[in-house]
Amino acid sequence: MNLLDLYNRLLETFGYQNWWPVDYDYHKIHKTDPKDEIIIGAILTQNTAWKNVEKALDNLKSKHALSLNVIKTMDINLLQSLIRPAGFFKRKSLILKEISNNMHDNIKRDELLNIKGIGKETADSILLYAYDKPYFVIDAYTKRILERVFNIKFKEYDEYAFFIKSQVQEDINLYKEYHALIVKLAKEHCLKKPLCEGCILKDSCEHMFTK
DNA sequence: CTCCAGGAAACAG
DNA sequence: CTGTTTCATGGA
Repeated sequence: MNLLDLYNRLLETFGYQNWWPVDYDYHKIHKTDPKDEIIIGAILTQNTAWKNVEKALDNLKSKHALSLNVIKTMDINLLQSLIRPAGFFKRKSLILKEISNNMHDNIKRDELLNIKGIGKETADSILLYAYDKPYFVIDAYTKRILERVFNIKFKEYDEYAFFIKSQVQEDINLYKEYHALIVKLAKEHCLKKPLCEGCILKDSCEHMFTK
């Protein structure tokens, strides 16, 4: 089994994940930019369960503040109270302020990485899901699954991205879907403490043979 | 109670 | 340059 086989198998099993989740109706009604929801969500979900991010996003919506333009001028204390459920709220409020002042539609990766609080994964999530740029998102799940399923381990973020991109065709929709499917598998079976029982990869996962 | 979640920066050695 | 700690909430 190679990386493309894994992708096809995950897709067959779980179907399209329809990432990134965006409330387009909200943005149509409030005349705000749907990309902002992806950018804000990408920051809020740093080391945080998505369930908690959803609460923060709902709070922002209730104040018509799911928008970088609104966040830019919003009182910092109010912002913190709205995003509190997503954790790290003091830090994240500063990151949101920073990005709301520096974001623009043809932003480059290096420029994103220069914003304090935006690391490689967050930058690539924004570039891929908000701007349809061909960056493969590498997160803790991706590393975990590569190591368990293929017994492959690197030191650097860029090594993971380079390797994966060398194994599949450059296709924006594949990049988007593959990452979403990896998250799905990681949440269903490939948890930190693996639930191999019932996992679709039971027959071909290196982890099953090496333990 | 402990552990973990769609990380990143600061800090220590 | 590599490993560890800090940041915080909420659910299992």
